Amino acid sequence: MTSFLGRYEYQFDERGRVSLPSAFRREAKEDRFVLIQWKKPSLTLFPKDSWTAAQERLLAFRRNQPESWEDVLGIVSNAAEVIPDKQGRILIPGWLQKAAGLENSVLMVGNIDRIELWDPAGFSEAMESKRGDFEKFSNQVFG
Amino acid sequence: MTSFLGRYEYQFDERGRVSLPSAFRREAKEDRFVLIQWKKPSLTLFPKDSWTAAQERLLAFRRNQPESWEDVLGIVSNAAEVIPDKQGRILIPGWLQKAAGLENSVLMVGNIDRIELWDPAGFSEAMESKRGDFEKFSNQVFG
DNA sequence: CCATTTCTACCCATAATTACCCACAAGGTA
DNA sequence: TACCTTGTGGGTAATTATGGGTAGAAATGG
Repeated sequence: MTSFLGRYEYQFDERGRVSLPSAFRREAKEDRFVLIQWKKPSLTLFPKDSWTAAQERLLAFRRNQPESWEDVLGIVSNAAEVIPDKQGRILIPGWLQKAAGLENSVLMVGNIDRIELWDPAGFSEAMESKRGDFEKFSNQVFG
Repeated sequence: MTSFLGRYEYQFDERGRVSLPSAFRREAKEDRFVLIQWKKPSLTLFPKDSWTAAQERLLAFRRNQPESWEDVLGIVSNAAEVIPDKQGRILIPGWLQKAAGLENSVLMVGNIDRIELWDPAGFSEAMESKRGDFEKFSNQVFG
């Protein structure tokens, strides 16, 4: 089972390329990913196979809730299939760079079955402000 | 499984040709498509095989709801089979250009199993005005 | 039925973008 | 030290978007 763990801050050059951490490349079986923004401001990088499962759920959602057609389109139209080059770098489309507020450097954060891409400052901010009271429940998980 | 993702804004010349994004051409197994307008103002480009499935449903609909005969006819008569040329461009019939308000440039938007063609301004407008409350449900899809 | 025009698909050309390739430096390991 | 992995930079070849010439197909009109 895949488990992306840890955080890595990398540069991304003026051509729009960022290295995918080698630990993450090893963890993913395939070298095909899908990059979307469904939870602002971060981007989410799914390995292709888990994207496929999400896509099934998206299709079902679109079919059963026609009023959310535009919402689904909004997400999908901002997505991109992404394949690392021979050096292990991915190319982030311009529209997603802007949507995520990425400049100069990207924080690649492992989140178990997916990878999240953050602007470094935005990430620490989110960690400070959005933390809940997990400690009440943590024993159910780790105890 | 096909998944058309992302957005690409291309010119279309005075002959009525637009490039199909190479990412979309790769994604479609076949190079035969059907272009219809069923949801104004956009046009929808179906790969031939998923059009076939839609066509079955259309036939069943026409049989079971004779009063919608003209609706079906209206859609089908405005449709066109479309095959990219050797440069990967498709030709949009004049009546569909007009129906979709296309001039100068076309936004080709991936929508999973199909491609939508929009006037760029019309698309951003639709995205701003028609957004629902998907964020309440997005966790069911991507979480 | 032939002549003329319109349309369409192929070809070539070019500029921009992208991906491949080599290079190098920093760090880790034997 | 020698060797390997990994992140980063940039040259170069391949791909891609776009424009337009041209020949053949299709439509139109005598």
